[in-house]
Amino acid sequence: MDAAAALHLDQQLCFALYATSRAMTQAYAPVLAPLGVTYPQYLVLLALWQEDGVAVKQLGARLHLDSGTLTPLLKRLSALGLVTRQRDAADERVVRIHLTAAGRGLKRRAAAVPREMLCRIDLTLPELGRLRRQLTDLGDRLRGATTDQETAP
Amino acid sequence: MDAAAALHLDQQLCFALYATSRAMTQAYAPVLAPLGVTYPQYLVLLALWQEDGVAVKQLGARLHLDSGTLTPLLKRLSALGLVTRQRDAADERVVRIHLTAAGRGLKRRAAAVPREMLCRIDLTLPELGRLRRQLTDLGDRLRGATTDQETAP
DNA sequence: AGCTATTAAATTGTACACAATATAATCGCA
DNA sequence: TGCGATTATATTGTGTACAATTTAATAGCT
Repeated sequence: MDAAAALHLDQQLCFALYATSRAMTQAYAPVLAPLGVTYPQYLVLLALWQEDGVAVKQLGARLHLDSGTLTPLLKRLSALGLVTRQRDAADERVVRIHLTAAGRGLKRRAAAVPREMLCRIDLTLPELGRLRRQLTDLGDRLRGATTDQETAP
Repeated sequence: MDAAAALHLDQQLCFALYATSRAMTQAYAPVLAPLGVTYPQYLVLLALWQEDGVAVKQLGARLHLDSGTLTPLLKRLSALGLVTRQRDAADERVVRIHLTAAGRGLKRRAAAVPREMLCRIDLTLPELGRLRRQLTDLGDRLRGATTDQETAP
C-alpha cells in the first residue's frame, strides 16, 4: 500500500470505527427513546445497575470518561429522577451516585434492549463476541499507547 | 446468556465500539496536533484530498455527517486557510468546498500519519483489513436497519 | 409563466467529549 | 501540628454530533 492509498478514507480503520460507532448510537436512539434516556446515559445506567453507589471517579474509570463529561450527564440523570448525587460523609471530595427507585425500576424495561439491538446488528453470538473482544483489545492498546509516551522521567 | 448478563457493560458490543472509537480519536490527537487540525477535520481533509471541489452534501454522504455538523467544521477549516467555500454558479443552493494551496500542501505532511498510527494500533495488515471490513459492514447494516423501518407506505 | 414540491445549506437548541483550570478536601511528612 | 503535594469533583471553553426548523433556490408540472 503506497502513501497515496494509505490516505484513502475507506482504507482507514479509524474512519470505520468512527462512522460505525455513530451509526450504533443512532440505532440505539429509537430503542432508548421510550426509556427517556440518551445513549451515553444508558451506558452510565448499565454501570450503575451492575454496581450502585459508586463514586464519579469509579464510574469514569469504568466508562473511560472524566468529570467534565460525567458531571453534567449525572446532573441530567438526577433531574430525570433516576439517580441521586451525594457527597461521601467520610471523604467530602467524593460524590457517590445512587440509583433511585425509578432508576432501579428502569432496569426491567431495559431488559428488552439488548435483544432488540441484537436483531439489528444481525451477527451470530460468536462473531459478536469476537468482534467485541477485538475492539476492547484495540481500545486497551490505544489507551496504553497514548499514556505510555511518558517513558522518560 | 440470561437477561441480567445481557445488561453487563463489558458484554456490550456497543460499549466496546463507543469506548474504542473515543480512544482512537484521542490516540490521533497528538499525531494531528502538529498539523493543527482535529480528528474530524482530518477525516474531511482525507475526503477532499481524494476528491476536491465537492459539495457539502457529497461530503456528508461520504462521512455520514449532515450540514449541522459540517457547516461549522468547514467554517473552521476555512478560517485556518485550508479550504474555500463558494456557492456553485450553476446551482446557488450548493456550496462547493475547494482545498487551498495550504490545504493541498498539508497532504504531504499528513503522509506520515497512517504509518505512525499503524504502529500504535499494532495489528497485522490482514487483521486490520478484516476488522475494518467487519466494522464497515456493521455500520452499513445499522444504517440500513434504522432507515428500513419505513417498510409500510 | 406560475405555483407547489423538493432540495441544499444554514441555523437553533441540546447533549456529549475533552483539555485546562479552579476549588476544596485529604494525605504525608518534617 | 502544620503545610505542601495529591486527589476528587466542578467549571470553562472549544469542537463536534444531531434533530428540528428555516431560508433560499431549483425542479416539475399545468
